[in-house]
Amino acid sequence: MTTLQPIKRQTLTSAVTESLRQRILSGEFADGQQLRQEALSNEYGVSRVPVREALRQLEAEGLIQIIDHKGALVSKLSLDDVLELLDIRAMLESSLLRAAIPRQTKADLAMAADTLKQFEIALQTNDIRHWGELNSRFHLALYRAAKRPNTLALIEQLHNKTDRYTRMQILFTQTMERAHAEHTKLLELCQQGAAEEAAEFIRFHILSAGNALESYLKNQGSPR
Amino acid sequence: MTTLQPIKRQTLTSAVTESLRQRILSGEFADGQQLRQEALSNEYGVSRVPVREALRQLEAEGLIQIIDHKGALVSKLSLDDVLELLDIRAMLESSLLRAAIPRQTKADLAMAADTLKQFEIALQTNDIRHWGELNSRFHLALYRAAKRPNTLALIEQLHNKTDRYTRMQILFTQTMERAHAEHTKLLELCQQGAAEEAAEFIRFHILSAGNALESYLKNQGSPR
DNA sequence: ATACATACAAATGTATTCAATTATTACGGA
DNA sequence: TCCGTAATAATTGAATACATTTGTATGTAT
Repeated sequence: MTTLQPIKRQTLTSAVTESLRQRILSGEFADGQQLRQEALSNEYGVSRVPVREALRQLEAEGLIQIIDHKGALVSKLSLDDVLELLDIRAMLESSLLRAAIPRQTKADLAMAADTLKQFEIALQTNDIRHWGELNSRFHLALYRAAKRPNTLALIEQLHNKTDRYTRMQILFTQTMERAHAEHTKLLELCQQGAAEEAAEFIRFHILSAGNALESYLKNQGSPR
Repeated sequence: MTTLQPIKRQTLTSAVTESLRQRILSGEFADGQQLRQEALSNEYGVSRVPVREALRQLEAEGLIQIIDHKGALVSKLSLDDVLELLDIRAMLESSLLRAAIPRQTKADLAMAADTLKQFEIALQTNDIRHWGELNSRFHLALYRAAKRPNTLALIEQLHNKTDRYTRMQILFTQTMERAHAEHTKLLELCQQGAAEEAAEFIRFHILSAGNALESYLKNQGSPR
């Protein structure tokens, strides 16, 4: 007998919420793009009701902005916004990793190592599509042992808001190799149980993404 | 001519959202209490649609939990949850205050001082009702100068999730005077421009609330 | 030609109605 | 009495219908 997966009897609202969240994160919907309720409901073959409820939830998550009687716009973050959010992430993730390392099991580390391998495959085929998801998986694997579900949820929320922009930076500046090297170093520090060094390094890792994004935008002259 | 207030043409959804949020924060709805859609819609004299949308939003804010086909429950946090959230707050608020102090204007400090006065009035009349709101106002006045809207919003969200519990601690342990004394000290440090001391002190201020709550619950024997 | 007002179209907001799921009660058998 | 089961009620989920608001186009006056 196979491990009886719990049948996921999703409601339409949650299904639509997840789908829209993914599509926003993937960049399918651009910054500032308007999401029309009827278009979405037609596309999904549902009424506008679950679509509206999904939009409400995504708004509270900060992924879109709803203006009364006008509609929902995909959130457009300024450079300052992104830098500020990365600052928060640096603080939270550094603290979380420091707490996690003494408690990481071999399984945790194996999980992270496995994700790193998938990274390499994606890197060789230049497959940027799953980069964001893999990135989340890697970091979450390292953090899980800290047993701080609320912090983890908060970090995931922040990830969701910043991923599009950091991915843009990675894509345009072709620094996937560097990011990968940093991930490898990070995993090594975890394996050595070097909590303090790892905490400091991940802080650097996150903030340097912000710096790279900043200098890229400054040079391109298309900052908002 | 009076300062033409923007006419607030609220939608029912946002009106209901705000009202429900307030009622949850005030403790009118207890931990784990179920919120029935029809009861609420009758009470407000609206249909269930705006109520449902409001609930979705509050769920994303973490104030309630929606279980498919079962309904919405007011979030019930364990002691560990509260301590974890206070930990995050300590980190964020300490960092934010450190950034704010060098930029605080006289107006900012006057605003904070004014809120402190209202605290004293509430303290003398033992009026605990507005404690949470005043507390938020005081802290936000101190933080505003940092010009970090995203951090501020995040902190407010965390406040919303923890306020009921810290207020319970204040109420039961009769430590309003102590909290007030700490606030006074905090304002003094800001007025002196002592960023580092203030940052460290607010960290202590927040974490000590957690400690007090913990020892209270441990002694009462009613921790969850 | 421009500015303004009006009429129409499109999108969102809300109420009502119907469908699916869950909780409760009543009943029957061991 | 206890347990399981069928029937029923209560509640939530979703679709449809209607109301309100906003955007656009047309027309008229200056």
